[in-house]
Amino acid sequence: MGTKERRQRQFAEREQLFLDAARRLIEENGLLPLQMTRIAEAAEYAVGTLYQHFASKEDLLLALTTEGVREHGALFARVRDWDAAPRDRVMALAVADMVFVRRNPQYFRIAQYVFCEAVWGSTSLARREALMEANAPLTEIVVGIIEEAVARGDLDIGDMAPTELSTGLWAMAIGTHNLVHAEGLLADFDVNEPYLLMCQHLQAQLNGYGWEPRARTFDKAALRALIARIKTEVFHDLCDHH
Amino acid sequence: MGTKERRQRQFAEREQLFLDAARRLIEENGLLPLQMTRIAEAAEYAVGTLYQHFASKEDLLLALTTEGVREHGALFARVRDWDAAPRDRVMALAVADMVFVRRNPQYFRIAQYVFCEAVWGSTSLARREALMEANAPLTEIVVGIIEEAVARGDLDIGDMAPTELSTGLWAMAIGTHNLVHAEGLLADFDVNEPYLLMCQHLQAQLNGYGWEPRARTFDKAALRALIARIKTEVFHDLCDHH
DNA sequence: ACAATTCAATGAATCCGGTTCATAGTTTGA
DNA sequence: TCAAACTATGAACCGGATTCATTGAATTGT
Repeated sequence: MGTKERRQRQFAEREQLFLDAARRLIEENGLLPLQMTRIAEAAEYAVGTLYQHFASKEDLLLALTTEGVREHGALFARVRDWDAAPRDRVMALAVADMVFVRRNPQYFRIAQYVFCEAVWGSTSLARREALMEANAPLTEIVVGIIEEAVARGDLDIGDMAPTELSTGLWAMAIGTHNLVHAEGLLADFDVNEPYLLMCQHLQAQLNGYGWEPRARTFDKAALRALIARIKTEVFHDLCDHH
Repeated sequence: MGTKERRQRQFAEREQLFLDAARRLIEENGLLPLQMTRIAEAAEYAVGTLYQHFASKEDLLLALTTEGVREHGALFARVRDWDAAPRDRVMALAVADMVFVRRNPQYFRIAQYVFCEAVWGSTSLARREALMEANAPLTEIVVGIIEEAVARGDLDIGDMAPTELSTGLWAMAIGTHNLVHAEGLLADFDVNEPYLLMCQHLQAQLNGYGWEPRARTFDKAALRALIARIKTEVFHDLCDHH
């Protein structure tokens, strides 16, 4: 009898219900006024039930982050499977970031919070491991593209390891998200298309690594064209057509 | 009679006392177990007195961040006044970051926490403004170096604004700090000198912008030499001699 | 010098929200 | 049908941030 299995399935479904409720509440009111009681209410369960799924509020937020990472990973997987030059695929990763941020406007706020020592420190091991696991494929995809570029001679990284090079790309991406989301800080700079700007910086960076074929630095038109191409070829179904 | 002035001075001194106590507690035990009561205890005052200075715990952490920004700014100011090529001065900013991080190992953790929406949203306007004010000079210094490079013909940024270019540098720096401090995430990559790596990425990035004189990408030895030179010429008194 | 008045420090009490757990209820298996 | 095993519930608990009525010290005016 599949009684156990049904239970497990129902349990998993309810967990999803909680996560969706939490996400919706955050979408509506932000992270600040998020309360466990409210999440339970919104999902029409008692607080105690909520706590059968998540050891703490931090744990729940971590789970939410992990879901985000998985979705992010799904976008990256499209890029991995896209048939194009490695360099264009790196740019496609950046576009994946843009698409992801648009679809999950709150994600980076939550993630930033979760990765704070103060918060990370009060999450459960199991959830942390789940996050790591969800994250591994992303790393692999980035490193895979770098290795392919090296293999086909587009890129010579000397004695640097592919993982080391990848940290430069991660840093640029994460740094941009941080600037964009750091309340107020970017205000001075008066940047209206931060992610286009990020792509320009990324192009420059890739040129700097000597990654062939070179892009003309600061050529916005060409960059826009490339982004448009990536959007149609890789993320057609996920982009508004404006 | 300077009775009012004395009061103000004493008030300011006590505020410093609180901040120092808080910093010490964080240094010792991390952000997680930080409690207002403990800070008050450590400074040998009552909690209520602490609350005459800081509207909330978040406010106190923001104040701590602001102090950090000021110290960071002092390091940047040395670079501004250093007589060297703009490109080397940009590298010196990165070294300033390294020196700063070494002297304030907890700073980025606190800052990361403070800039989270959930935390930022519960700080007082006055403190937020103080932070912005402390931050302004840093931006100016970076932009100033970029403008000088453009003026002397080392760098051609087309129709991009100097502030826009600066976001690329900020992103790389902030992103690196994030990676380094994000509990566990960098573990996989097995990077033992993350900030040297950051400098390599920065060199590549500057090359990518076409910033003269070019550096040989991936030339670690040359990079180490440059960093050593910057340390002696600019940060002599702040570096261990190992 | 003394009293009145202003101002600051205090810490016990309050409040808030995350977390627990004894209870009530439901499902399972014999 | 009934006992055993499991699950949901939400009122009570608890830790820690924040408040505020009280106390005491400094300042001012006479």
